[in-house]
Amino acid sequence: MTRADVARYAGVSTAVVSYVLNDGPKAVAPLTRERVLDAVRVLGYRPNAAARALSKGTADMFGLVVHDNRNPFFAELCHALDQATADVGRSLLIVNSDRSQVSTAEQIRDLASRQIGGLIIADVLTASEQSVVESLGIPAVVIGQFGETDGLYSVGVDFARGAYEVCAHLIEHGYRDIAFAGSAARYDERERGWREALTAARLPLGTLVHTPFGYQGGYDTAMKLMRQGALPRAVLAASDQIGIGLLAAFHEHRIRVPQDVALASFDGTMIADFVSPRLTTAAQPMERMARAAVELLLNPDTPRQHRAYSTQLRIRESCGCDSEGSGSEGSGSEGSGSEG
Amino acid sequence: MTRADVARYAGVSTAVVSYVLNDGPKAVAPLTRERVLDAVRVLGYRPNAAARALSKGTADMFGLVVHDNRNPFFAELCHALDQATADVGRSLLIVNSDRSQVSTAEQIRDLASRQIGGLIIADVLTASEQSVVESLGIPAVVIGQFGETDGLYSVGVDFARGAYEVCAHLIEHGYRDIAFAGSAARYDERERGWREALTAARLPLGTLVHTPFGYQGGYDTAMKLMRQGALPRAVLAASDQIGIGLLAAFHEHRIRVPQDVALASFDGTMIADFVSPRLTTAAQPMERMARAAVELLLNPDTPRQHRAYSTQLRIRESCGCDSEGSGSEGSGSEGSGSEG
DNA sequence: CTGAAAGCGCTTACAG
DNA sequence: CTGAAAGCGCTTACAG
Repeated sequence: MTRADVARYAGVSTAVVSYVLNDGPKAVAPLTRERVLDAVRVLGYRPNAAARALSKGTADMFGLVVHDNRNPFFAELCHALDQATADVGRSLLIVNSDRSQVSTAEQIRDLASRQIGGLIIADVLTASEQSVVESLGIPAVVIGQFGETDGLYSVGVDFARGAYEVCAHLIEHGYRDIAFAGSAARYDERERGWREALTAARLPLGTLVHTPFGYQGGYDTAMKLMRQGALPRAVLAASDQIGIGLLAAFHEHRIRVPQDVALASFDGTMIADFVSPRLTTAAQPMERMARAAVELLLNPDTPRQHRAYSTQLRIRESCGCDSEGSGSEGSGSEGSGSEG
Repeated sequence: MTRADVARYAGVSTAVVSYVLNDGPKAVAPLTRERVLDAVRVLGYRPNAAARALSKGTADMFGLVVHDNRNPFFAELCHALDQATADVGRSLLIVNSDRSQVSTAEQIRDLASRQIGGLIIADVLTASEQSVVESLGIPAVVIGQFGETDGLYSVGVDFARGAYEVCAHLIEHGYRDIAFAGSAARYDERERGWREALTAARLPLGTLVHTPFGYQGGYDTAMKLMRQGALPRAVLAASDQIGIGLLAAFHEHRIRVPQDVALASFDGTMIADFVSPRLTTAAQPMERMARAAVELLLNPDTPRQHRAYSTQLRIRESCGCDSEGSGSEGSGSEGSGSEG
């Protein structure tokens, strides 16, 4: 039941039980160690995590704040984070911040009161929320968001470069009128990538639509584009979800993709490969990002830094490439992550 | 910092601080109470959850075991559970069980050692895993799975009836050759619903394909059906994901849905409304299920029971109904949950 | 209505 | 290499 039972069974003090279970801080004689391990096994003993957390001042848990875990990108990111944290013996306390009842700052304070040893934020923080995080004295990392976040660790991808690459691919198809559908919240680096790719190719800027992420945002964007009269020849969506929403609206109005309008998106979620046509997309390396985030939390003495990985261009059908064509998967650039 | 600071500031004992913070077990004079509350506010005090958990023997957390949170159905269920638990002041400790490294039993024991006050299982358990759960002495509820689970609470939908209803709808379209694509794991009640609907309509049983849930399972099923020669006139998929996989494969092979093959599925996830054609599906009331699960955990003295809610038929395009037709949403049966 | 004190199950200096 | 003991920050009988 408790470490006292184990100690009694093994004929040692409770301190010794701790020493062997934690591999320290004191050494234990091999034979004693075996006796303890045996007792643990026989008794089926499991340390009480709450007692441990109280004693150590920190629990073996990480907190994860995600805006909405239903979004496939974040769902996959959560999954990767679950694996990565489990791999280092931690658990994940997850909260969705898309809740009206409670403020995100409150949710973060609540996590802190649970003695989490690190905080992972898959969401964009307001300045005041960020200062709350900083005041906590808990290592924190922002994951999957735009650019660096001042005082905190952050890991993400090079959005501008990723968008540049997908856009360049659309340009290679000969499309000259390429629209962009992306976020208005903060400055979205993907928008810059789109801009730069068009500029580099001496093409005029296409239509720019700001829309919420998610299927509906994409759907609404398509409706807007259609109402405008002339459709763009191609559109770059800032997320797979937006891309899928576009697809739904276009299909509904008998607009063929890619024949009438070509499409490419961002994220590389699983569903992007199971819509018709399959979406060409810039994939984010979520497992690597998750592992990087966990690693940073585990080494809180590491200087503050932003880790940006490269996206991987997955060329499929929505851009106009032959569905049976060569290199339908991952033939794109696959640069190494520019870390540091 | 700690309740001692609050007590000092308010000029009371630490016990009194507890009394007001917990609304008991003793009454506190209104004025004293105000002084304490003030101190809490001024000092920005938050109780240490680990200490509380140690003292009470249970933490304000629920554990959630989900097979794979990336599956849209489970992603949405997790989201609903997050809301429902937050609404009662609890946090969710989530673990995915699709991990090769660690056994699910081990994951469950780990959750228990963290003093969770309840366990939610969105997964099918082996007999031995179930006995582990029972041995924990923690209220546990299985959610979203087939039928009842012996010793534990369970909440789900009436799979058979839901499948029956969707299948009946396909039959109303005049389709006579209706296949089923669903799980082989355990006896899937949806399969029974399909069987019964066909039988009731005096139709022969269509092709039965057992496949893993998920997009790929649906994709593979479609390939199998196509290889078999004559395609069924319609197929009932046991999940939206299977349905979407079917759709992808059919589209790839220029088979029109619903003209050549009609489709209907199960779950009612958001993505089902954003594929082309939009999927007709039997929607599970996830928010209600989540709230029911949480309520059961909160009242562990409630006798063991299975709560089955009705699905809601969402008629859209994949079944062959006109996309612009009347009642394109939720015109189906909407029975009240048969609880008890 | 309020308080002093024991106890929850760990960890970890401190002695030996 | 091992153990007795204090302490982590709460809760809650038990007295008053």
